[in-house]
Amino acid sequence: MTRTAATAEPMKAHRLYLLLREQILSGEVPDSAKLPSEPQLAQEHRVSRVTVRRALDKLASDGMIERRPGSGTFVSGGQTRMPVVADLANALTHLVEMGRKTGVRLIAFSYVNATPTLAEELKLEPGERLQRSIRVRLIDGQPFSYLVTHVPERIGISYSEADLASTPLLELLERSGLVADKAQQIIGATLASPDVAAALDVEIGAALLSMTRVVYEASGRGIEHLQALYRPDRYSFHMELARTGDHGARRWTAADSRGLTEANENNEKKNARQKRPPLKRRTKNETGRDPSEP
Amino acid sequence: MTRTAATAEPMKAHRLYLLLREQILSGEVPDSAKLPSEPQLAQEHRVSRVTVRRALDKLASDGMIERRPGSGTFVSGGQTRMPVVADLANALTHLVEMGRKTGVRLIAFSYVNATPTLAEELKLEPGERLQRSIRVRLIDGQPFSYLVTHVPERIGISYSEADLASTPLLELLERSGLVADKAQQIIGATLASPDVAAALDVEIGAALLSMTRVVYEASGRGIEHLQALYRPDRYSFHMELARTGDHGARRWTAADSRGLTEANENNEKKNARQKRPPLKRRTKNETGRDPSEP
DNA sequence: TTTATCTGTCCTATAAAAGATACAGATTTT
DNA sequence: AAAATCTGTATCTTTTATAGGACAGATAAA
Repeated sequence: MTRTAATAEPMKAHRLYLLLREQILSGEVPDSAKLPSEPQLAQEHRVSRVTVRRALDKLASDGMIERRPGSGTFVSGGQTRMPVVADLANALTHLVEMGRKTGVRLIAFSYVNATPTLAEELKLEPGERLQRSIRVRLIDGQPFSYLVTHVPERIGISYSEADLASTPLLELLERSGLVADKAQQIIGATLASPDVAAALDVEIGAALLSMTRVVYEASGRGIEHLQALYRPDRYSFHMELARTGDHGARRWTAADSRGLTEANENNEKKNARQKRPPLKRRTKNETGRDPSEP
Repeated sequence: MTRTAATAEPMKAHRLYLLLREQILSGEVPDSAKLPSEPQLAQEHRVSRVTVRRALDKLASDGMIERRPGSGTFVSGGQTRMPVVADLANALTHLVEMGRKTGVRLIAFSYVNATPTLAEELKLEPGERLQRSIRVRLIDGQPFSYLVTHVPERIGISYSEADLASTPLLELLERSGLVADKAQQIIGATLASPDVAAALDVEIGAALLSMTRVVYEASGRGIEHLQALYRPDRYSFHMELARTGDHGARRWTAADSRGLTEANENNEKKNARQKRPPLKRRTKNETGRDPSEP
């Protein structure tokens, strides 16, 4: 009786929306192609036409499809996907070379005790103090990655909170005399949690690229643990492989990986066209407690 | 009046489930740790206890948590995440070396006309005939990847449909005298569509790792276009990076990438324990037409 | 023992998502 | 011109996720 609802979003409709959106952006459904008819979609996805309709409504309001009564639904042109970044190992290294404006927003900064997992991965004593920071990287003003980093306290104190907002962490670490020697990366995928979704300006439940990287110095001790989440529409890993060895062993090596997917200029326009309000900004307020609540 | 419902899944409950699941698998919540109490979780996430309960129910049926009345809810041991595969370039190459049983299930096989996007990526004439095959790879009987490959027809005829179900495509291509020279990979993330979800035995809307690979022969013509979708809980990309160059240039190269995340033997047990029915098997029936339908 | 804090059940109420259906208006096809 | 096939709309019903309680039994702490 006290409080009523919060948000509550459609479910099947929303999923279908995300799905179709993916197919369009990924080029799976070619530009200007005709989508299956509403009844057809309804049947294929085993939902009612009403639901299909809701999904299409959303797509239409994003400007991604065009609906012609009596004729059908068509993909609007210029949805070429994968607009932005790429690279394998050095991540953003050459972004700057390309003259794109990147930025960092520091979201959280604190000291915590290492969880068992963290300690193990960093090869530290469990319970050791770590400096934790959460940052969001922007490209041309648009967020594309959400970074949670853990650095041993003794190392972390060598730079200030402000430094973090301006300088890449690895550079900060090197300034303090540490030498990164090797690193390990694991790439996977996850769904966007509410916090991350808000920070990256995507919907909850969207697919995100995830990367976990642990950097070690020559002694073998871990000096940085990074958990990164990327918007796949703005960032993806890109690599060129060249064949090495003889025929028997099908073996490839990563060739130069600086091939960037060139930016799609249509994107600015597209993003402008699309209304993106329905996300409650809750970036910093991690508990999510609504002050207006009793 | 004909047909009634399909499935309809909770929303907040499901989200919470995914969230907690993530936290557990990622080690954010340590093994055997006590979760916050149900009322606490309810308050933190601003949902009712009923909802929390549903999420926990699901976790419990996955065998991930243990509930002790009067005491609390605890994380079951051995949830070390990222159980299965890994590697950067050669993907499955050393799986066999490790003695794990892999299998392939051929789901579809046909000839189609190249879509504009496909033609462009393969550097072919638009509209050229392509052989399309959809396969699902299994490891120890469990599906972990969904592969859609397109090969120019003239090349595709050199092997049979049956070959596909037993031999890696690249090997088939090489047998027919082609030499793969370079390849390009893009790694991203997507949501599972109904088809893929069914084939990979995940829920619709789950996060998947996606990889697009185009293989070219020395002449520059594309000989294989692969669109792969991976279950992130069973497969992830793994790479070791070593520092090269001098201090100024923070540059890394992919070192030997054969480091596999060793398999977690608990997994068999876990998967066995978990009931996995709620997915309508529709693997081959691509249209989704239900035969029981009028 | 008493008290506080858990989980396990059961119930009711409400809001809203999803389904089912019918029909009008636009196109395209035959 | 007629038929088939679209999208656009509107109404009505069913289903169900969620909220908000109340209460019993188990467990741990005081």
